[in-house]
Amino acid sequence: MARRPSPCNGRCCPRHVPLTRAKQSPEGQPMRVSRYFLPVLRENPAEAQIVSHRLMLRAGMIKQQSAGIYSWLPLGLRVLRRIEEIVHEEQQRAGHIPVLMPTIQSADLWRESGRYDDYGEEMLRITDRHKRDMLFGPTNEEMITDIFRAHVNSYKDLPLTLYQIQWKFRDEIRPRFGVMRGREFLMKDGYNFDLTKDDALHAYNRHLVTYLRTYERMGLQAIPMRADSGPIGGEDTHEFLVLADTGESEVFYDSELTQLTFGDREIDYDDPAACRAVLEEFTSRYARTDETHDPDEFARIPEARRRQARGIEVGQIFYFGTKYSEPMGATVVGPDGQRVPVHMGSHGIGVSRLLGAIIEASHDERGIIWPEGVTPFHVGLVNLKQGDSSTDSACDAIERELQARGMTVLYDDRDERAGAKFATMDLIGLPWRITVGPRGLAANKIELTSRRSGQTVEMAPQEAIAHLAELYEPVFARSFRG
RNA sequence: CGGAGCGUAGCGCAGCCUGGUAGCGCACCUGCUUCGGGAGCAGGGGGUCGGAGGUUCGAAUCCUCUCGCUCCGACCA
Repeated sequence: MARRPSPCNGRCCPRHVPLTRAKQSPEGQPMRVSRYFLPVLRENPAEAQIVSHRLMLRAGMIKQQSAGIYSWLPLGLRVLRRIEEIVHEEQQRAGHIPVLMPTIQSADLWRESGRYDDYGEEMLRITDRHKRDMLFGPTNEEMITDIFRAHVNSYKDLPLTLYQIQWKFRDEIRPRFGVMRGREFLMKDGYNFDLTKDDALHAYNRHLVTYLRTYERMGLQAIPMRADSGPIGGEDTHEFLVLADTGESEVFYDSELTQLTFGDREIDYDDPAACRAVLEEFTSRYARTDETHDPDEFARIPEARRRQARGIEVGQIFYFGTKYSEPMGATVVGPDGQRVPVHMGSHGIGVSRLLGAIIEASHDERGIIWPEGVTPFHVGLVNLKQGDSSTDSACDAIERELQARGMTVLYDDRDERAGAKFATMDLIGLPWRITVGPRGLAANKIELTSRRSGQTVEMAPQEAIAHLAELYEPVFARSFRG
């Protein structure tokens, strides 16, 4: 994480030591509710119809600025960043390389691919002061192809997969459901460039594996389903659907699929057979959205395993061959000296939408329940008697020790009643809460409460800290932060 | 884009039909009491009634236009 440079570069004066001393990421800094910006709402905003939208507004995560356009408030931003982090890690683990392309693109690129006219009203078109046609990118196939053709000429530079996490704009006719169907949304979009169709299909399969890992780390079960290619075009495509009653897509699947998990198994991303095996494992059973549903084939599944449900689309992978490389001249010279268009695919994860999807999949009547992998803070700390010297100093010490073990803590140090603090913690959904009161503390006991189960266990502070450290160990182990 | 509806204090709403000093709850501020699941009492601050035009002695209220937002449908990460 970038460290803010002090004006003197930390060399001249001791006062700057505390700044440069921050070895941990900014997330590791003490965060106290009294000093934070957490504008929670007690009542449901009228405009929010579905639970994730309501909870995001109530928990002070987002503020709507316009139809389908949101500001991200601190708590929401933290989760968004966590999700981005996981996406980055899983992409890079597979050897995919991050780039960042602009949100505003020139119309000329899109004229080359023919999509400037094809894309329609959903593309936000802008004219600059010189009357040049520009657009706010709804996706980036053209631009990445332009980058590729400018710099890559030989098959020896392949395979190559570039990706970014960047804001997109699609001028939806009817934005709704908060961040689930916004007009401006954060998306990871990746593009693979390969010499042959086989190589490109390996990239496709490899992405499927990275996506399975990515969603699982976020506490989601996302089922790959055969899908329609839509305006991206292409021959092969799967969508990843999270099952939720509020999903926009109707889905049909074999219930055996929900038993599958990728887990922590090791995989060699450069091994086509290994990736192919995962694809087969996860896509051989029937799973379709309404777009591609085939009732006859569905009927062949034993009746007890047939499921019809609703799902939220959280990602999609495409293989589209030379659809863009050909018209745009993205070619490489092959081993035989011939110049050939590269085989491409693109792969998207709806990063901002995932917040909605996770909440839809994980909440109760009191609020959000964050999976450990994406929680904005690892632990919530509630001081039941603010101002009492014993509880205050116990909380300070617990906060410090949790942080020393790499956990982020949101310490509710407000001078509020217990009920208000509990209600806030439940609403914002931190998976674990430590409660410190004078009564328990007299016996060297604090409480550790699971947001998900609601179960509370009394124990010594040290015990709770060790327990939490152990609990988060696998979460940390999956990330690069080490 | 077709259909339905809503814009009144930061949030949730009443008032509009039948025109006459802009209200309630939460939140916020002060004080006292309270203190393990969104406390009580007392006091206080805050509103261009989305905007423009019109009717009228007088408009949050009636009329016209306009902007914004939400919901249902057809499209999509």
